[in-house]
Amino acid sequence: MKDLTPATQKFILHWGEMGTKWGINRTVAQIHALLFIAERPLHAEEICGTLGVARSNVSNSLKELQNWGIVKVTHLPEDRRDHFESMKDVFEMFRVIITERKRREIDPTIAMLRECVEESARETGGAAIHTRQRLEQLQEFFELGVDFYEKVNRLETPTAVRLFRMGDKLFRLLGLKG
Amino acid sequence: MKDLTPATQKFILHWGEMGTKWGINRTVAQIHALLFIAERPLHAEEICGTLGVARSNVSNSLKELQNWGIVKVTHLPEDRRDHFESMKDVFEMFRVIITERKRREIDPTIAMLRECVEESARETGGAAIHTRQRLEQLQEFFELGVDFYEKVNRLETPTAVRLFRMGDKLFRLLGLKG
DNA sequence: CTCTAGTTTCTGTTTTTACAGAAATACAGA
DNA sequence: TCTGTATTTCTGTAAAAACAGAAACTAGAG
Repeated sequence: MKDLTPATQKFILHWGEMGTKWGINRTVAQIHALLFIAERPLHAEEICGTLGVARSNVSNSLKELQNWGIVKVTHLPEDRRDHFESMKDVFEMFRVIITERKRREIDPTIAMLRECVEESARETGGAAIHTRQRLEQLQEFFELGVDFYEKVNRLETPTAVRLFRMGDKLFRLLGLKG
Repeated sequence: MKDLTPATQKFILHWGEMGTKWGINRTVAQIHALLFIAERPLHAEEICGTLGVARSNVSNSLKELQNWGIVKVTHLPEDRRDHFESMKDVFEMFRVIITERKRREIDPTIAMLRECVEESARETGGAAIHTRQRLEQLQEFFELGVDFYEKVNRLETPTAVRLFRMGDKLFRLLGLKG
């Protein structure tokens, strides 16, 4: 890892590890960390050099990050090369990531649960009833999560932040002591 | 996969895939799915037979699930064998999972960010200042998340559910139209 | 103390994933 | 059209993870 301060290095390595624990490829996460920290858009060759990974690996990882929607290509005047830039607003960035994971993983899971519930409703016997109930509870939980997500997602960032910061007021609204 | 209805099979397979996308071993997730659906505690041998995986694999996966805190051992009268049972309350179960992921991954990340911020505060130059600011934003975001988690976590399940269900009232509280 | 059923740990194999380097492709400017 | 630069795709290899089966260990029952 060339030309990076110790703090930056530590951050990039940790972010890579975090990635793996959440099902994100280590290199993808490291490149994301680098672009997030970078003061200006970087081109692929710089990323190779800095992180010491192969050009092809960088290319594929950048494409992956673009699919996630958190990295964009830009072009600088006088330079033909693609330059890459990460979203910088942390809240917006996670909003995008969560939206994407919902689309890829949660929505299909809810669809699957719905199908399984239907299927087990057609099946006979006590076991099938029991199965259906369990699956329905799971479905209900995911749908609750999605509903909440959608509500929060409609808010402007500063409003959403206020919501998450809100302490006692929230609890009073719920008619409870915290 | 023996002795399972088509719906149950579909669920277990999907849950296994979901697992891998979130950094959970496929077999671990499948066993969890099976225990979640099961009407009664199962012993290791039954799990082997049903899912068709090796005894050792089941043993390790069960230990993993116990470490997560979502599967418990029970003993039946007249039977020396350990029997395993998943938590059944979905909301509680995810509460446990989230708590554990926070402990394992989020807390260390916040600690790392704190260290990096300190470190880059000691470093000199414009780049270090820029780095520190980015890391501080990230840290702030994670701390916001943790605060919110802790607040919600203090609530009884039904109250928390009410919070997530709450629609317009919430927005009015925030002084906004949804 | 010994036997037996149960469980965990260890070791080697298989499978999957990540990765580097080469080859192929695209593309702007001369 | 040709040429040099940038990018992507392809292919084989290396590393990591998952896994099965055997061996080792544990603990009741007799």
